[in-house]
Amino acid sequence: MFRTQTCGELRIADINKEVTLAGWVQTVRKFGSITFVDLRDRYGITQLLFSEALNDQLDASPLGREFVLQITGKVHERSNKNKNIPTGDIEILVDHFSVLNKSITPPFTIQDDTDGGDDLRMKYRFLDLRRNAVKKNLELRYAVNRATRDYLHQQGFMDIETPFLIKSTPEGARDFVVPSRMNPGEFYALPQSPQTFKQLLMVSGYDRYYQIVKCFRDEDLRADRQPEFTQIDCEMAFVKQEDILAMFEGLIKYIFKTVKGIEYTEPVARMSWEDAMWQYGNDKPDTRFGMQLLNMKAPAHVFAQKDRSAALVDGAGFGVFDDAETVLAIAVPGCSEYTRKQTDELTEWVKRPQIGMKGLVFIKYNADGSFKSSVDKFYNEDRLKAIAEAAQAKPGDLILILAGTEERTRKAISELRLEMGKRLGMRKDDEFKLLWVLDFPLFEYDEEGNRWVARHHPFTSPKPSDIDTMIGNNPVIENAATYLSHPYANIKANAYDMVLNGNEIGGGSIRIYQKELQQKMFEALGMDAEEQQHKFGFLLGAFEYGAPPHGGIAFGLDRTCAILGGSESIRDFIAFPKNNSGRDIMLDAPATIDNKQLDELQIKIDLK
RNA sequence: GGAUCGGUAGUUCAGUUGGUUAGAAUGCCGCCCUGUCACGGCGGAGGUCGCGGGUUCGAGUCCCGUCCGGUCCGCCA
Repeated sequence: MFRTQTCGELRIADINKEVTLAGWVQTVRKFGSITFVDLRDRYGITQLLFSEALNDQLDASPLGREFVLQITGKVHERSNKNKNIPTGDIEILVDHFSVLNKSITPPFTIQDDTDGGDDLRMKYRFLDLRRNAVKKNLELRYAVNRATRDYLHQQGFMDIETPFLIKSTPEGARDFVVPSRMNPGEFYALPQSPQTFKQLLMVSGYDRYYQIVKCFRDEDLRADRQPEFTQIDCEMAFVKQEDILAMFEGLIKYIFKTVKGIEYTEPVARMSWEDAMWQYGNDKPDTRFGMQLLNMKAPAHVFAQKDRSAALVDGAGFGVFDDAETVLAIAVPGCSEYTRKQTDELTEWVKRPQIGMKGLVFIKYNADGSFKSSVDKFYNEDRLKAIAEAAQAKPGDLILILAGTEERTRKAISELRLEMGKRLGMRKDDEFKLLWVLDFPLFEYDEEGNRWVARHHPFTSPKPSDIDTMIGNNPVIENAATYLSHPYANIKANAYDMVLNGNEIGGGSIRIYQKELQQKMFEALGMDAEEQQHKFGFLLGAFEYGAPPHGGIAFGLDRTCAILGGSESIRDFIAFPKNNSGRDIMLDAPATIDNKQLDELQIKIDLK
């Protein structure tokens, strides 16, 4: 054995024990004839004392940072204790040491507050992983992993692996493809998710399946997106939506309890997609804070059942509002004292290309009950007051109003709401608010192809009450301008998303399990019978052999961990992540391959 | 595909209106130090200012191109 204990476990009760430790040199602090060395391993840090007075053979001066050291010595009570670390009461009086391996000077400091930038830390990821801050994140991920397996095992779920080398289906995201040497000119695809396999497992009778599994999507990346990412993938047979919600509400609460020690006792709130869009302008609202939207104007077609307050702004001769398709407001608490500089800055913020608004209207509802706005010319105090009341503003609040086309304005006010919530400290890392978003539209309109696309995926079942509408109508859109009046525009999906603090952490649906309905769905998405057979013949075939009603859900493990860890970045929770261009800068992948490999695959490169 | 910000010492960054020998902190090396734990003190080394071209008497600084990285939009559940 290289060691008798780890660097994290010795305490005052171990005094006088002879121990052997092995680990990495964190720091060396020299004081003439005595030298302190902090020895680090995965479990902690233990201080070593090299004393030349006791043993003149002990010259610690050749030791440098990140040397791998093995030492033997006696546990000794410190005269000056360090309350900041668990082993701070003791140190090891070193009798003998040997350098197991040397290290060159690392390119950045291996400390909680490292001096290394992201790029460098990724290039030397094996060093970054030595840092406590990163290690804690991987430990959290492992805890989530274990809690998930515990819970699902207890609930009778069975972990079944599914293949990575599968067939490309151009629906949805772009596939990563893998050439087949034995089948020249043909390609496998890596799965975007095990969707069809888990449905086939339901047909096979494995009525509770799960897998913690890698998924691959060849799309452009963001800070919080990786080309390969991990899902907690689940499917159940003989269930309705309510059963799935209950089961996986249970999972997330179990994770909260075991990983974070948080008892999330109240039921997870629920909101329809329409309400989420209406009240928050967002299908994954952050419900840690209020600041809901006041809908003064909005087009009638999408939100048919909702009340508008157009009278508040119309007819005052203010062209920006009168001509706008949509006018939306939020009441920002306690900000009526904003200076001209601050409101100008907010105006610039909404005019950035990413937000793309032309301007921002504000109304200050002063603490004394008076009003001051950037549209005083058009609206008298009574009208401003009416707007403020409708927005549920209180004296001292600042009302911000955006106007423009529906989609852009709703998106912009949602971003503005999140930004103001962030600035006012209403989005705390250690507060967790879960939400089910339900009743999504089944279809979205694709302008480019003038056709329907599946909002979730093509296997999602419509609400039972909408099945007749779907079967009984021709999906073809005759007139692009009036697609919203097509019966398919209002079909709702039996789909659900779980939202945590404004992030979609999971989503799923009750699936189609009848061949005819699945064919109708494919037809609606523009696939003729031949194409259906070519791409999904196996699934349609399986549905002819007694497919049970079923449904499922998949959670994004990387992002769930990041949120639980209070971090913005999922990369911090992945041992070996890729950068924004999909590169592994440690391996320098992707890379070219040998001509011999290309020849075997019978592939010629023709770079444009 | 597009927008935008950045690239200067091992690292993180500063560098004014274009003007002498490009700075700081940290890390690294040497010497001193018996109680540190962000040790301290003294001294030292360390630079293709991403790359290529241009403007200029003179470019880290201005212009054009290019490469790399960050963030965002499109895209993607």
